[in-house]
Amino acid sequence: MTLISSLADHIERYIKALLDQTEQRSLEIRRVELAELFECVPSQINYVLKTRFSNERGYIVESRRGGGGYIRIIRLEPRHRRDICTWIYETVGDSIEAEEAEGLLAQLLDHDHLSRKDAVVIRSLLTQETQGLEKTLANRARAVLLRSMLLLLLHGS
Amino acid sequence: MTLISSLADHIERYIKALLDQTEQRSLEIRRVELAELFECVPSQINYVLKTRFSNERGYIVESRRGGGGYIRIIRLEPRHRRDICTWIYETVGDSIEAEEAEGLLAQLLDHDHLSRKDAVVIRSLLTQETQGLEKTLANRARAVLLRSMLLLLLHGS
DNA sequence: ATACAGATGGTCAGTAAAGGTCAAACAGAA
DNA sequence: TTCTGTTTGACCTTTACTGACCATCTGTAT
Repeated sequence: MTLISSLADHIERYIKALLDQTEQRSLEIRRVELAELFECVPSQINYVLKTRFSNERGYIVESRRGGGGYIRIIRLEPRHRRDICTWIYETVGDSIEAEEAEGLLAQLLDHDHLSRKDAVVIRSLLTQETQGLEKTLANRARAVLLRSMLLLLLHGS
Repeated sequence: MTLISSLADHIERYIKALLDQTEQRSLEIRRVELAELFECVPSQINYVLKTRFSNERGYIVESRRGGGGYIRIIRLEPRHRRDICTWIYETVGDSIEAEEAEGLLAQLLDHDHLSRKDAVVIRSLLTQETQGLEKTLANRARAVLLRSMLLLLLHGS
């Protein structure tokens, strides 16, 4: 992973480690406590949740305010191997934004359906082949490419 | 080419030395730091990356802006594999006919750079994604797809 | 019930900290 | 000269982080 890390990266890793460690599907935290642990303002936690634990990336975040408030982070269940192709077709569709594509890759990575190396190559090729294209066109090209590359890899093993 | 090595050459050698030295296949740098080290403007680093660490040469460069930003340089494959990648870039080009593509696949199969199964999937995807397109367009789409899929397989584990 | 207080978390806009782009100037070789 | 590759700097985009202010929940006193 990254050697150079921002605070947000550290918090992200910490939360993911907790999720892995507890073998639970979900995890509850108190915003202030996490903020104190990392010596930052509480809103930093929201930033991390928003950017790293989005729905796109396969997480659901629930929370409650007031006394006894909490933030619950839920990692969505990985798809079964068999269903993944269908899911990819649905998610990618005819057109996909760069951010959505990244979310999809992140999710596949999270659940070990994709190697880090393959993800890196896919990202690079997507960027390379869509740069300079007009947005609508880029989104279509990205969809075709992403779909093909993922299906190719999944059919392989 | 200048007799005396240009600054860009020095930076290139420095980065390659770091890659060799660390035995890693990737390396992270901070653009400003490298620029300070070589006493040049930061954009000089971009120039070096663009001209010396391109995809065609077997490297992938990822980066992130903002606080805690970085540039990651990944060396994908040893020399001979990189040569194959270069050859693929040249052979496929911007546009490729179906028969040419088939010839390329056959050659890669012959030399065991491609499994039979992968070839089957690639053929299927190429057909599926280009059918119905006007010929010129189909040839372009085929080129982009073929290139991406082959490079992905060759770079992957 | 109502009202208030304390305890949480949420939002948003502003600032800072990276890296990216592009075109013009420059330098060497043919 | 002319062509190609190098170097620079002004300006742009993205990401991270903070803090002031807002919304919501619980509990308790009236």
